[in-house]
Amino acid sequence: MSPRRRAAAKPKPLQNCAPVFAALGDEIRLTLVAALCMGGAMSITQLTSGTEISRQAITKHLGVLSAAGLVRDVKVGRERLWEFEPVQLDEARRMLELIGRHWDHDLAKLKFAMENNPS
Amino acid sequence: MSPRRRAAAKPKPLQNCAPVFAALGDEIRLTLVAALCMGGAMSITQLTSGTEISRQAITKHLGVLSAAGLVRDVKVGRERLWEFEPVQLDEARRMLELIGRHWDHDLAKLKFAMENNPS
DNA sequence: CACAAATGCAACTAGATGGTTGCGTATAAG
DNA sequence: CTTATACGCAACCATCTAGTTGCATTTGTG
Repeated sequence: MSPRRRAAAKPKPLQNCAPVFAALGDEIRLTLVAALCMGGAMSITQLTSGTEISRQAITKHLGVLSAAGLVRDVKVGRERLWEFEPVQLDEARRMLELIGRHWDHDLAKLKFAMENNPS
Repeated sequence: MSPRRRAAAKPKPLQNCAPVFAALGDEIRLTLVAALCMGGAMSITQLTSGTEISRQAITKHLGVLSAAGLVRDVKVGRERLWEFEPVQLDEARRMLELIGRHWDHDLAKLKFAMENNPS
């Protein structure tokens, strides 16, 4: 099968990364992602220590990040280690680059139109 | 004055761009930003046409984007034109690049440690 | 002036979100 | 075995969010 060779299921990449932005749109979750990036895999209690909120709240935030595909977890003994998963964040970064690039292009078009049609 | 020459007021850039991500974390708002980037300045009714929701809902979404510094508005006659404001989005993109870069660095360290200390 | 178009403002509702507390369960350690 | 640690699950609550409807206000047009 496989009637189309590529880009068969990506008509609107905006839909894909809106949940990723929503997951990043919280200061605590952004701090968690940054901590996992720089500190490697960490357990829930490690991530909770240093914050002002409870362990269960951190667990919920990790669940949101996991649902967005930004983190993964592995069970090690009685602990549950969480680690960063860069794929979705890369996708989101590319989306922002794409938007910025389109804006530059439109600005160039606008400048050209104004210079060649000043009336 | 100015005891440090640079980076005096940016101890935690995470706090700055979390609201930007929150504003981008909605499919409709992401579509609005993309439309304003590629279509230039547009009025509320222009942005409303083609969607399934009401004009007031679009107005609220534009208010959220404006509060995050992602769009600006100018009054022209009886219309209110909205245009893209790239500063905050660039900041958010740089934040994602920073996080990804730190992750790469950590992964490199991990790889180095595993190769040189396999036990 | 009369009218239509574009927008603003306020009240209201259903559902999502972020947080808590309490208790139960699995696993490592003494 | 007993205990402490790390975590899961569920109920509960306050607030925010996204959307609606209804009506008032500004502005261009005939």
